[in-house]
Amino acid sequence: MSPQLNDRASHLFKVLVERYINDGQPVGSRSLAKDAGLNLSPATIRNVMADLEDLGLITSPHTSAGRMPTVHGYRLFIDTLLTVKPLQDNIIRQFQQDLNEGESPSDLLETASRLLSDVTHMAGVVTLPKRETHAFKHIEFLPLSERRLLVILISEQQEIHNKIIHVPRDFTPSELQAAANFLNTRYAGRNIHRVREALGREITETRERLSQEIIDAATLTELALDDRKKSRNPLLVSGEINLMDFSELANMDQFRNLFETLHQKEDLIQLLDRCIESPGVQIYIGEESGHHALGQCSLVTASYSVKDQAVGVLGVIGPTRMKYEKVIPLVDLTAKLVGAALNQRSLSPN
Amino acid sequence: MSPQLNDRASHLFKVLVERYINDGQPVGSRSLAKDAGLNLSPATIRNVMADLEDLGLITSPHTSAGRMPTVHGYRLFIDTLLTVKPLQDNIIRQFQQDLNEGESPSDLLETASRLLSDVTHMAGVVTLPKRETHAFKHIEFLPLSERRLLVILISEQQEIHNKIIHVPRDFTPSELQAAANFLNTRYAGRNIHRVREALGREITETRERLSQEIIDAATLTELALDDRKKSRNPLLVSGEINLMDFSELANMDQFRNLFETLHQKEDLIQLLDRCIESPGVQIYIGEESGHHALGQCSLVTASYSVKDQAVGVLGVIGPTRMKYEKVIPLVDLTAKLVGAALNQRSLSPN
DNA sequence: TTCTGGCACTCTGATCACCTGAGTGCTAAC
DNA sequence: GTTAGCACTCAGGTGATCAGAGTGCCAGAA
Repeated sequence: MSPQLNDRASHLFKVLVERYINDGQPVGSRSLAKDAGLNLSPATIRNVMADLEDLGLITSPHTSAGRMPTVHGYRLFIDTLLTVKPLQDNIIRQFQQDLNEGESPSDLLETASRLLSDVTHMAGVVTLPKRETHAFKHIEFLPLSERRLLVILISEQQEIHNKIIHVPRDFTPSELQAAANFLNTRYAGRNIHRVREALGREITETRERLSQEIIDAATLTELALDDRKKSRNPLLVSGEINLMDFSELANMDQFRNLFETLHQKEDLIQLLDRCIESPGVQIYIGEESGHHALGQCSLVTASYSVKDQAVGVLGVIGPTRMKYEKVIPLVDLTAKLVGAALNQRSLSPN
Repeated sequence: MSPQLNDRASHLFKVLVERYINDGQPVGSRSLAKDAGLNLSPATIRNVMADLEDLGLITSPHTSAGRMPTVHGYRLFIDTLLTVKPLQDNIIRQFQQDLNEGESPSDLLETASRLLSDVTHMAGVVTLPKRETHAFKHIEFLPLSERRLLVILISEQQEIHNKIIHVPRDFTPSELQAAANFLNTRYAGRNIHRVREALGREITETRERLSQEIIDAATLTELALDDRKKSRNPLLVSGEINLMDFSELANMDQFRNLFETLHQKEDLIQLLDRCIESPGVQIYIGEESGHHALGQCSLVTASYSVKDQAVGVLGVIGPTRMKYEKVIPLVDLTAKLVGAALNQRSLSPN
């Protein structure tokens, strides 16, 4: 797949991409000759550039402009040439500190999104864990009025979900207490969707000798955990406005498209969900994401894990010519810190 | 204050403003002559326009352009000339329907903001009621771990607040139950900040013969209702991106400023809070709001009330040349429907 | 064989002159 | 009081021109 380049071509290509990323202008042979430090004349550089263009790594917007990387070029650059920069200490410290405060996981994830966008001056994105992946810790039923109950569901990560459900008959406080006790003692620690499964199984298996407790618990749980209504705002986007600063996105139509893509969240969530399985940092360059509006953008993501299971994805969206060598370790760090913070919550809830 | 205009001048002024609002172009004497239906020549119109300019009602961006209203002009137009259009039935029906669904008040208010921005193609803004203005209905304390409690606070409007508090000593379940019972039976229906006041008074007045119950309740309440931490996101903005469609805001810098003003919420909240006391629809035109970034914008607001007390403000932000005759009744309707929906919730919680 | 200087060529973007269309103010006549 | 006419102004579009930055290619040097 990746074309053979000799050392010189490869070095020139690297310098070209770095330069383009830096100032967003197509790079000409003369300035590349100066930058490369190889003591070659522009004419020689031009020959090499022509080769690189033939290989599909660079292109020029018009005859008399310099060259800029293509998507393939970026891909090669990132996969084989990039030298990742270690993060600055103060940034690491800031992230460690900010991602260790706050009560609820959603606050934490919001902070993560904000940090990513602030530090990179691009847009930060974070998907919330799906509710089913939460580990069940505690449930409580609170009667509100006739046939209306407030369900309070606490996950191991201390996330609190409220839901009002309509029940088919009145339950007495002690019935509710019994059902809650049953669920709390029996199913604490399991995944929420496992709880539903297990309850269902229990009912079909032991149909004859069911205690009222179990039946109540099952009825209520079914209503409480029913997730047909979308969990609210499963994607956090921040810093969209930062993207206006990049000249390649700085026309109204383009920015508007981008903004709408970021806010009409379904597509984006689908895209991010694809990243959840792969470990480490993943990068989509331009069209690779399959979204027209992201044509000029790249997406750098990493998944974060609770108890070694990836539950969500976070990352950064910015122009293709972003400083990958800085963004990649940053996204990586953030994912790890978010995972650690969530884990810590569920282990020592202090 | 308002300058004396004869009928003809007044009529011409009205037509001019309407035309300008419609197509955003300065209006010249020739087209105004045609539109006005007065059988006057452009030259005559020009004389009148010169008078209107002397009065500070209209201005022209340069010599050879037509005239457009000044802020004073808009003010006069809105206050004395505007003929409000009745709302279309289908819109009324849609609003009635959409503002009658959903469980929590915040959902309701989010819907309101979305409806306003969708229908007007401008930005919708809604302030959430301050927590202190909520009427207290029910409180529950749930032990999470040593010295950490989950407080669940339900308001009469069925809004549910969660808060995790750290308590100075361990409370037994029955102590918590007792404290909750005490608060629930004694203070249901009162404003949340009244509850704090009342508890404080009770303690100082009857210091000697305090039951443990009251002391516990006071301690817990103080922690639970302490509102130093900002209530999260007290302003809902939607449809900001719609504002890109208006030519007068369609340059990057201007839009960016505007966007940042809308999202850096403090200033805006302050502005909106000023509207809460006045009844009916209020309008800020351009600089009247005191915000530079809103120079080209108007703000149309109305407050919504629960039990005849205004608790929040909602409205629309758009370019000064918006169709006030449609926006005003729309904002009015929305405020009334939101108020009604909130009231209904607290009266018949079904 | 590889590199380089030179040269003709291309394309963008800025600048300038020019023109048109829209609109104004003023004045003199109705 | 109203109108027609006229000179004037200004913004915005068009076309010409030019400089600058690049390129590709070729012939000669290393």
